Amino acid sequence: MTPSAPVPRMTRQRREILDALDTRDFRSAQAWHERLRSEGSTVGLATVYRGLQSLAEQGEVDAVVAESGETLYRRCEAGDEHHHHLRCRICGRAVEIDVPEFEAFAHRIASEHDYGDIRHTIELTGICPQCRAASER
Amino acid sequence: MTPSAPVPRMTRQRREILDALDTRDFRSAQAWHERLRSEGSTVGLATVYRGLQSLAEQGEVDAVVAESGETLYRRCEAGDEHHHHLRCRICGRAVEIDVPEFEAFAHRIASEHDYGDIRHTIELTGICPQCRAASER
DNA sequence: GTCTTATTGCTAATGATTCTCAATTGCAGT
DNA sequence: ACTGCAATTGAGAATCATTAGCAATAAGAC
Ligand SMILES: [Mn+2]
Ligand SMILES: [Mn+2]
Ligand SMILES: [Zn+2]
Ligand SMILES: [Zn+2]
Repeated sequence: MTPSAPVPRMTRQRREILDALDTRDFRSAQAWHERLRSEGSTVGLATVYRGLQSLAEQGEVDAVVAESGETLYRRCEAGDEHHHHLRCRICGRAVEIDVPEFEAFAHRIASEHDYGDIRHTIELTGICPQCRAASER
Repeated sequence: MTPSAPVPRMTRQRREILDALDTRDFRSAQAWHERLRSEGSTVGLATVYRGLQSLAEQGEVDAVVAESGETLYRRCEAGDEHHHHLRCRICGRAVEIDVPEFEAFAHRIASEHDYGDIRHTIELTGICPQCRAASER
């Protein structure tokens, strides 16, 4: 069995990170760090990375890998239900969506090709109305 | 208008890269580079990166961003038709799949939320039968 | 063949994320 | 409240994939 990770302690930094994660936007660890700093926090960058990662493991935050390869995080609004996102490529604003039909489809395709331990990624990206308006002058 | 990219020249390196791309496997630029070197080619790493990228733009090769963030490439077996993949997380072997219902769904969801310039990513990953057998002793 | 300019291959940047490690601090137990 | 100790933190160094810079080559048009 896995050496069971230790119970996370509630530190000032962890609380600050949690508090910062209040918007609907997906942002990079560095962006969250800057936001925290600009609001007076003295939390370190490495700590933000660690915090976001552990929160993601707990399901408290969602993490997606952008096309650039960098990981973006935001607080998860859904509970434990499996879901996906429609995210703005410019500002990160996202809404959660679910694709019920897909889950079944994925497993069917997988077993047809005899692939096991299936996992899937579905991400819709676009430009949100605000950003669209902004770019049109 | 775009300064229209120059017509790609058929160099020895480009031909070698194309020739190497014969398997069904997705591999990183570095992996393709190693393979080329091990087969006697003297092509440089940067050239492999450049070649794969330009081939991807032409639609000759598919590129996917793995969860690790690194980009994987393989020659595209489909024509121009839009498609997705079921890929082995261990060896990269992949089959092309299409998800017809999804394209429509994506646009419906997008317009419901008033997002424009929609783009989507769907990747199924799993462990292929060979790799599964290998890991079970 | 000559000429123009894309391409190549080093090597040195970048940039995001991770690692190291000494200093700090939750917090369980008393 | 006081101790003990493992978990956590923060700065900076280290990784690692990918790019950029640039002088040397080499397609391909004429
Ligand atoms: Mn979510
Ligand atoms: Mn393909
Ligand atoms: Zn936006
Ligand atoms: Zn495999």
